[in-house]
Amino acid sequence: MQNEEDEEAELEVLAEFSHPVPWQKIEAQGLDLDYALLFSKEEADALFKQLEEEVMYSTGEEAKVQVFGKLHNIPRRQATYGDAGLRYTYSGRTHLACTWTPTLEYIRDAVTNATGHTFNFVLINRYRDGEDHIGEHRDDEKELDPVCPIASVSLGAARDFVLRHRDARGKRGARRLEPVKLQLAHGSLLLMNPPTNTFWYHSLPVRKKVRLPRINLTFRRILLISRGEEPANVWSL
DNA sequence: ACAAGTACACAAAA
DNA sequence: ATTTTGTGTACTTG
Ligand SMILES: [Mn+2]
Repeated sequence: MQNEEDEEAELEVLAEFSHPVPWQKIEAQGLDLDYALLFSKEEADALFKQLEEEVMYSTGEEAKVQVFGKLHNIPRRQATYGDAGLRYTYSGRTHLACTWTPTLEYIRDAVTNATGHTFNFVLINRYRDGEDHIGEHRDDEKELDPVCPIASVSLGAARDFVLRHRDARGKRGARRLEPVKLQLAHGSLLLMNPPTNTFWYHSLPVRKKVRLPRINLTFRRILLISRGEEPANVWSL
């Protein structure tokens, strides 16, 4: 009886992961996205609840940023998890990854099953409500594997996500390229494939009417730098 | 016509 | 050169 139950549970997992997710392809000049609903509402609800209990976010100085000479609280909460000992530098700060929690490993493996890509790191951003946001930026850190997509899992409140081509920014944008806007649903997965992050900035704008939190997990592959290696960009030193 | 929400250029210093 | 967020102003929507 025990065996039958185990087999049944395994088959359920296999069935879920072996069915190809119905992907939606979003393309523009230099932009390549894939969007899909990875988790059912019920499963996404459970994952959200578990993450709310498990994930520990940065506090104190780690949760502040200096811009234009003024210190601000970062308008969201951040956490970094990944393989033991991994470090990731962004926004001028180096973060040591916490080791994977069971829920994060489960989601990571679900993403791997759906995409065929493996990941050794996840940056978690929690937007408490529609006032929390992130400004336009690219994820173009040098330590990111350039051939691996960034896999963005959304849980909780649906939020708008906006991408703008780098040449369409500024008062006299060099090109007329319309922003690409999409809504990231509860349980969804968005793949940002190369070379998207070279040419397109993305942001999560304020949405005053949103009153519930959203957790975003961006799975990444970080290159392992062997000891004694020279920095890649000697010129900037 | 009003109010609320949204879009976005721009402000300095590292 | 690029990057961070908050703000003023202009615009849109109901
Ligand atoms: Mn990003």
